[in-house]
Amino acid sequence: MKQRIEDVGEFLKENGIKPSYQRIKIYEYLVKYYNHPTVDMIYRELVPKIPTLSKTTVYNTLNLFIEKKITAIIVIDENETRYDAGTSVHGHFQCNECARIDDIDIDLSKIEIPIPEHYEVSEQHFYFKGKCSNCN
Amino acid sequence: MKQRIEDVGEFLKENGIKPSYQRIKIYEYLVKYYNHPTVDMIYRELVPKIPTLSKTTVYNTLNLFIEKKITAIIVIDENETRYDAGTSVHGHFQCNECARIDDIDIDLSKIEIPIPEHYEVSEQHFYFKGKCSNCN
DNA sequence: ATTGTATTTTGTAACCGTTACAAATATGGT
DNA sequence: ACCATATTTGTAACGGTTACAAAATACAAT
Repeated sequence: MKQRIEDVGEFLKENGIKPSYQRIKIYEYLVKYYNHPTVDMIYRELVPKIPTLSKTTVYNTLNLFIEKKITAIIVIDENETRYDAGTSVHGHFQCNECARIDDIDIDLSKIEIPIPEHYEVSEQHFYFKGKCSNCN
Repeated sequence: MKQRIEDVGEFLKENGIKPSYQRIKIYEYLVKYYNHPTVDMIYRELVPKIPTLSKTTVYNTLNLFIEKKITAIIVIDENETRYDAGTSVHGHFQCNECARIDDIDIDLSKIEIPIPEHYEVSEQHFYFKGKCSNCN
C-alpha cells in the first residue's frame, strides 16, 4: 500500500540506485498515483516532459527497481505487466471493464495457509476480479 | 481443486461443447495431471498421439473451455499462461526454481476481504511463490 | 452412399509486450 | 578538459498468443 516518500532522489540513493533524471521521474510517477500502471501508461505520461524518453528505459528502470526491491510486479493482468511502488503484502482488485486496479487491505493475521512441509514462501499475493463502482 | 470426471466426452457435452477427438484429449490431459500446464506442455504431450495437432487448436480449445467455464486461467507466471481444470476457488504455489505449480487449499470462511462499496467480485485468487520441497 | 452445409482443425502470418544489443549520450573524478 | 564509467536510446529480435483463410472432418437430408 501507499507509503510517503519525501525526497525521491534520496530514497533511490538509500536503495543503491543512482538517481538519474529518468529514474526519478519514473519513481515519482509510481508514488504520485499508486495506480499500478503498465509500462505504456508511464511512458505516455512522461514523454511530453522527456521527449527523448525510450520505452526501453522505462523497462530497464522498472526492472532495476524490482531488483532493488522498491517496486513489485503485480501479476494480475493477462496481457500487460503491472508495477506497484507499494511492496508490502496487500491485495488487489482489477475491474474487468476498465482494467483499473485498486488496493485491497487484507488482514493477514486471520489467514492460515496450509503450505506443504519443506516449502519456503517468499511472496504472497491476493487478487480479485469483477466490476468496480464506476463501471457498475 | 481436483474433481472426478468419469466420462470426458459426456462431460463436455453437458457443458455445451461438441466432444471432438482433440477436445477430449486436451481435457483428459487437464484432469489426468491437474498440473496447471502451459499450452506448450499440453502440446508436447499430445503431439505424439495426434501428429497433426496444431498449437492453435490447443489455444482455441482452451479458450473454448474457459468460455464454457470448465477451465480457469491462472495468472501467476509472468511469461506463460497456465490453465486449470479445477474451477473452484483455491490457492496456488509456484516454485521460483522449477516453475511447478501446486494447489493450496484455502479456508475462505476465515478470510474477510474489505471489498469497497458497490464493487462486484467475480473471481478470487490467492497465490504464493517460493521454493518447493524438491528444490529446497 | 452422395451431396451439400456447417463445424473443427490446421498452418501461416501477424500482433504485441518485452528484451538484447550496440551506439550515443550523460556523469563524475582527476 | 579528458577519460572512464554508467545511463539512455533506437532498432531489431524474441516468444507467447491470436487472426485468418484453407483444408479436413462431421453431420443431416435426400
